[in-house]
Parts: sequence; C-alpha cells; structure tokens
Amino acid sequence: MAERISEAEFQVMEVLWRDSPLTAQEVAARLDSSGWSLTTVKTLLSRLAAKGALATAEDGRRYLYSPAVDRAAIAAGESRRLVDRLFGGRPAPLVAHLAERGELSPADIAELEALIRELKQ
Amino acid sequence: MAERISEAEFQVMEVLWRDSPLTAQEVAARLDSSGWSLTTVKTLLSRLAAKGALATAEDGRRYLYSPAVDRAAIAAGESRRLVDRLFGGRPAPLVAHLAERGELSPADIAELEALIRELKQ
DNA sequence: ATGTATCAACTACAGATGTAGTCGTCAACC
DNA sequence: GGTTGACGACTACATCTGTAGTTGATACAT
Repeated sequence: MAERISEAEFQVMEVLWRDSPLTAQEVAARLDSSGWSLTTVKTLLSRLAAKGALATAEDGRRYLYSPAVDRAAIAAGESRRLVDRLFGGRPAPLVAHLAERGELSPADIAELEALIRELKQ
Repeated sequence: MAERISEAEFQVMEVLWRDSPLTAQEVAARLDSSGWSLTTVKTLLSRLAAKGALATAEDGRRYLYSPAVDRAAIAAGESRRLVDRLFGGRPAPLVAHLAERGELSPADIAELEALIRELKQ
C-alpha cells in the first residue's frame, strides 16, 4: 500500500515502466549511465520487490521483474505531496514559480494553454 | 549553497518564514500540533543552522533564529526537481495529473488561466 | 565429473533523517 | 548564595538510503 519509493529506486522503476519484464542484468544494462554497479541495481530491485512495487516471476534460476504499481499513481501522489507541502495545495503558484525562473518554454506554455482550455469544458 | 532541507526541517522553516526572528521555544510553540518534543525542535533548528538555512543571533543566553534562505528559492528548486524527475521537465503533464485526479478546483483553473494569459505576453 | 560463470540472498557500512534524552552552565529568584 | 529553571551542546538510536561486497547454490560448458 503506497509505500514511498526513494529517488534511486524511482530510476529503477522508470526502466521497468518503459519495458518489462526484465532481468536484473537487463535493468542494470539500461542504467549504464547511472554508474551503479550490478549489485547496487540488484539491491534496489530487491527493496522494490520487498515493498511491493515490483512483481517477480521466476524464470529458471533468476527473476523477471515487472512493475506492480502504476507510474501515474506514483507521479500523482508525489505531485500532490509537493503541491500540498509547498503551495498549500494550489497548483498555480507552482506553475508561476517555474515560469518566473524561466523554466517554461513557449511550447510548455502552449501546452498548458491547451490543457486549460480543455479543463474548462 | 543549496543544501537540501528534509521534510521535518521544512516544517520548521515554515514557521520562521511566517514570522521571525523567534526563539526555539517560540518555534516549538507554533509547532504544537506536530507532536514534536521541544528537544526535537531544537535538534531541527540546530541542523538547519548548521547547514546554513537559518541565521542565529545571540540574545543573552539563547538564540534568535531567522531564515537565511528564501522560501521561494527552496520551493522553486523542489518544484524543478519534481517536474524533472517525474515529467521530463515539462510542467503540463503535472498539471494534467492534478486535473485528472480532480485536484483542481474551478478557482485553480481560473487562476492558471489568468497566469497563462500573463505568460503569453 | 569438474570448473566456472551467474544468480538471488545476505551482509555491510556510512550518511541522512526522525525523534528524543542527558549534561554542563548560567541567570534569576528567594 | 544556594536552588531552580532554561538554554545550547552533545549524545543516542532506529530507520531509510545510497552504494556495494560476499556467499552459497546452481546451471552450463568441457
């Protein structure tokens, strides 16, 4: 039940959300740029399985890992937490913040605009 | 230099962003609902001072604490991190997420709309 | 059959975090 | 002037997190 996922664990989940099931080897290969050792990746996989975020299927002597939680659910939960914590639950100040720091490209703004139009119906 | 602030520490900062300088006692009093003991609050204050997030002014035998970092800077940094991590740096999906879960009130939407209009100039 | 590579499991360990107790000191009160 | 209360400093300790090594079993190749 909605165990929190740490940042390193999240990166592992990303790999499996993108493509699964995968073996530990395969996950590690896709995290090559992370600089993590194979054992580190395996530790993270174990922890994720232990907290129910990953499902394991035995494949001979090894496991195939698949996500057991929905990425959207995690993302929504984290977003909600942040917006609550930092902005009293109101998303506009968050967007304003990103905007102020020049973090919004014209494309981002257009995208938001389209989204708002849609929401208004 | 942008030391990270933990969640508990953040709550302490909130008190001081709202009103400062304050003594440890006063901060603890305002965190009454947190259930933290006075020593816990003092530990958090010390850690925050140690990492440069709080400034201390001696007042006789005790300290007066004041924020040494801007709330907006922290909020912006955290927002940025989240949006990067979860949505590839694009804020629209974040807003979409909040919307999908019915987290956006009509007022929120109106606020966002006004903001977008402003950004488009 | 034997060596070897590979796997999950277990162990390790330092730093951060949440939560709080103890200690030595000093100021104020009686 | 001795007692009491408040203060910051120091200590404590379990859990989480990042990062990785070691081990015992096993499948596969020779």
